[in-house]
Amino acid sequence: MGRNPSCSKVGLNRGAWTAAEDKILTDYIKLHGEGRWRNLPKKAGLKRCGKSCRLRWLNYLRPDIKRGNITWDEEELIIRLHKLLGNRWSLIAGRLPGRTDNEIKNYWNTNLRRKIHQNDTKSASNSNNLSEHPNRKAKMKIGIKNESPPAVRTKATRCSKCFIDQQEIQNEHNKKTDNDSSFVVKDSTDFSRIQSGSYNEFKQNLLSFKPDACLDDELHNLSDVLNSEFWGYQEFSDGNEKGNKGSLSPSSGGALAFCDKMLEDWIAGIHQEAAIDPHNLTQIPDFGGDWLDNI
DNA sequence: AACTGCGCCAACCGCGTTACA
DNA sequence: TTGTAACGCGGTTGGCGCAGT
Repeated sequence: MGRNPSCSKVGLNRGAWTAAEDKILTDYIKLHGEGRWRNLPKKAGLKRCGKSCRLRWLNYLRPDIKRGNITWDEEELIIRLHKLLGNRWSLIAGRLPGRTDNEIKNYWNTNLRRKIHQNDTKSASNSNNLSEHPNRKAKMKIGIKNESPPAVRTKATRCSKCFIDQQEIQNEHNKKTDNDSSFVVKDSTDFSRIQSGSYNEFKQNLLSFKPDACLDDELHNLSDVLNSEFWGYQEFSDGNEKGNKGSLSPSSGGALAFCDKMLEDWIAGIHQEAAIDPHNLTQIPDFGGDWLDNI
């Protein structure tokens, strides 16, 4: 199909925004709210395309934008989330209140990527390799394209196909019967397809999972698990630590925690190891107790 | 002072997804 | 079901400013 770039129309302003334009846009949005970007410029009297207005508002004018340097805590979080999510800047930004995806992307590209890269290649001796030169302009000058880190999936995909229902798992666990090792995997497009069973069955069912479809919007729910009380289930896991393989008796709550953690690790592993073969269980990462500290 | 190289970041671009007629 | 407009995302670019020579 293809479409004409919405910002290519003649007569529209391009480049840096003026204070007057900012004021017009801010006033208009305060009055009419966000959205309907396409018609906004005409209605507000701006010689900009809607796309440009949207970007200006989201990345600069929005009142809840946090200005100033990225703090150490934020930097730490960005690094961890990037390791878990890859270049999913909007998702990462969603975990950093007041920061925009553009800001985080820029910060990563200008500060963190090099820092991480240096750490990773500290021991490598070929530091003069031009293809790893961090400077974009220097590389362009000599005709080297800026390589992105190996991305598993660069385009966002909404998840509407399947998810792990934490509540169901919790409910199952709360039954605390002989069968309380049950887990539930739901396909949200077909709620009748609820599967439950033992850990081994879970493992098998995991193979039929479509990881791509389980990422994106719902992934923040998985991330939330890290901070949630769900991890408190370790107290039911025969006294073993959460995620401890030793707690995987069929009747232990530890299996429940493990199932959840396994999924986390599994998805994270897919992001990190593009070559992982989901049909080979031995390739699923090992599940250490303090796995989060190691990402 | 003039020039050059580089880092930073706002803005742009292309394309995938979603919504809707 | 199909076509299209709108939206949103990630990659890329261009310009400004600073530091070094």
